[in-house]
Parts: sequence; structure tokens; C-alpha cells
Amino acid sequence: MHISENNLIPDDFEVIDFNRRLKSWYLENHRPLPWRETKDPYKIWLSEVILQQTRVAQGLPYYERFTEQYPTVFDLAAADERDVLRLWQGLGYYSRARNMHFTARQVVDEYKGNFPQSAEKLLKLKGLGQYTAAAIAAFAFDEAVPAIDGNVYRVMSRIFGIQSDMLSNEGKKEFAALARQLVSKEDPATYNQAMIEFGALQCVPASPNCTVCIFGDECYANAHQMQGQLPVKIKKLTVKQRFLNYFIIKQDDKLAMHERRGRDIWTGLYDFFLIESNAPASAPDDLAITDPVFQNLLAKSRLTEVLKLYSHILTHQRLQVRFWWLEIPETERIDLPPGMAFYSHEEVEVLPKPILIDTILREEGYL
DNA sequence: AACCCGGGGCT
DNA sequence: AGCCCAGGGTT
Repeated sequence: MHISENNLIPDDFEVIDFNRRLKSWYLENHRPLPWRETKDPYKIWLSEVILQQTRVAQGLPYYERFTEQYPTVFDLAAADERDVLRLWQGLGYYSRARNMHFTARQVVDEYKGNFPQSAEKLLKLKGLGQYTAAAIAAFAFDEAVPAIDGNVYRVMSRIFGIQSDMLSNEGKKEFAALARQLVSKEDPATYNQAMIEFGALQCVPASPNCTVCIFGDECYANAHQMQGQLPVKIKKLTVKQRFLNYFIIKQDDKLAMHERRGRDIWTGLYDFFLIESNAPASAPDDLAITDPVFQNLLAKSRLTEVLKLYSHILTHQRLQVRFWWLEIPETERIDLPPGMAFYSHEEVEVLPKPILIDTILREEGYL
């Protein structure tokens, strides 16, 4: 295959024919998903944010709950962030929910509830990057822009033999240039759905069945048996090991919790009094706690160790977590560490929590 | 450009 | 154990 200088598409490659066959494949093979049954930009936006770095099977129930609880952008804008995060609990990447809530309010306040109708304008909104802006523009407003997600990178790199690093800025530009040439001007909404679905169902990451692929004849990866090498993703990920020691301060069936703030993990979610250590701690003494408030707390409480050690894996961190119960007698008057407050059983249930915190409360029989 | 941000499922 | 997932924000 010869590739001309200003064109990533081989001279003998027919874009119109490619689009026709892709669309035909999509109409026969696509999954019926609820966000494909609507042109409502709000619901499309919601589905796109939920599905960022999240599989359909995992995101689907969340989409159903969100559209029921917040059917319009006005409902989401009127909600408390805490309730939005609670509904998001378990999906991870919680800044997605906080940004979505922020942007819902902006769309209501500045745009009277009407989303901007082009990818260029949508891109200015917080939480919408190149992919999501293009997806909403194409799906809701039929703009002829390519929405390039992980599936699409894979499909393009394999069919056209693009070996640039899809994670580098340079590589992204090359893929974007190719995608602009491919996108259907007649039906960009179906084109984009089809590219994504084709990557999800046919051109899968591992062991694709290329013998039944409609593009098997012209696919570079198939011809060169490079399905396992494409797309090229060069990532430098360092996984940090952390040791978390949680003290669940309990009095009169209430738990002391506080909202996490700052730039660490789980911002906006609630957890317990936490002491991080550089090595595993087998007893509170190992932690060399000098905080007088906590020392007083420890002196007046009954300490119970949770024997099970919890390991929690994040993309970039491996958490080794130990919990202790700190039960304060009902008659004891104590001060909590700064920022912490007691929450009743019912309140603990509805607070947004990291899945790890929710898990241990269930395993300990509290929830 | 590099780093940070969750959780689940599959191989 | 490593990889992937309808990525985006911050610095």
C-alpha cells in the first residue's frame, strides 16, 4: 500500500465505500444501548462522562440511576454535590462527577439549559475534552467531527498501520488528521457510533477474530500479523505503594468521618481518621502519633483491630490498608480531630465513600 | 510533556 | 500480574 505525502489514506482506499460497509456492519451488529436511542445532549453527555475509562457493563446501571434521579440538566444543576457523588460511588475518577455537576450549573446559568451545539464550543466546558466534545456534537447535533476514543485509535492504527504512539501529542495529531478524512459527512452520528462499536465488538484489544472481519482484506495489521503490536501505546506509569491506617472512631453507633479535600485520591468523598505510614504498621504505637487530640482519644477508647488486611489497587497506587475500631464510651466527652464530625448510621449510609470504606463497613456488619 | 485521578473484569 | 476500559485536568 502506498501512502501519499499529505494523505494518510492509501491511494487505492475508498473512503465512501469504507463508510458504507462500516455503517452496514453497525446496523446489523450494534448493541441496543439507551443513550443511542436519544438525541438529548444532556443524556448523551451523561453517558459519555460515565463511560470515560469505564466499561459499558459497569456504567449502564449508573446511567439508568442518573437519568431517573436527574432526568434533565436542570435537575442535576439543582442537586447537592454530595448526592451526585453518592450516586457516582463505585465508578471511580470522582472528578468526573464533580466536573459534570459544575458544568451542569454552568449550562443552566449561562446557556439557559441549552448545550452549545458545536464541538469547538463544547470543548470549552469543564470535563469535556476532545473526545467528549466531538461525541456530543456528532451524536446530538450531527456535526461531522470524529470522536476518537481508545476503540477508534485501535481500529485506525490496525487498518492503516499507524505506528505512532497514540498517547503522545504528536501521535494524537496524526490520528486526528486521519480521522477527519474518514468521518462521514452524510451521517457522522452513525459513523462515530460504528467506529466505536467496531472496536468494542470486532477489533478487540486481544485476539481479534480477523477471519470474519469486513476489513480483513485491506487491514495492515491483519496482513502483517501485527494485531498484538497495534496500537502503539507508550506509557510511563509508576505505581506507588502506600500504607493507610484508618481509625474508625465510634460512639453511640455514630462514626467520625470527614470529607477528603486537596489533590489526593478520593477528593470529595468521606473517610475516617487516617494516618499514613511509610511501612506496614501492626499496632498504633508503630505510628508514633504525637497528636494530643488523638492520644486523648486513644486513652479513653476501646481499641479493636480489624484483623483482615485490605489491599486496594488503583491505576497508579497500591494501597495496603489496616483498620482499627476506636469505641468511645457513651458517657465520655471527647474532642474529635479537626474537621471531623460524628455521623449517624443513616447519614453514614448516604455519604459518598470510597468503595474501600463502603466495603469494610459492610464486612464489619455496620452497613 | 509529565503527572494525577478508581474500580472492575479479562487474560 | 498486567492490560484495558466511549479520557480529562493540572502543573
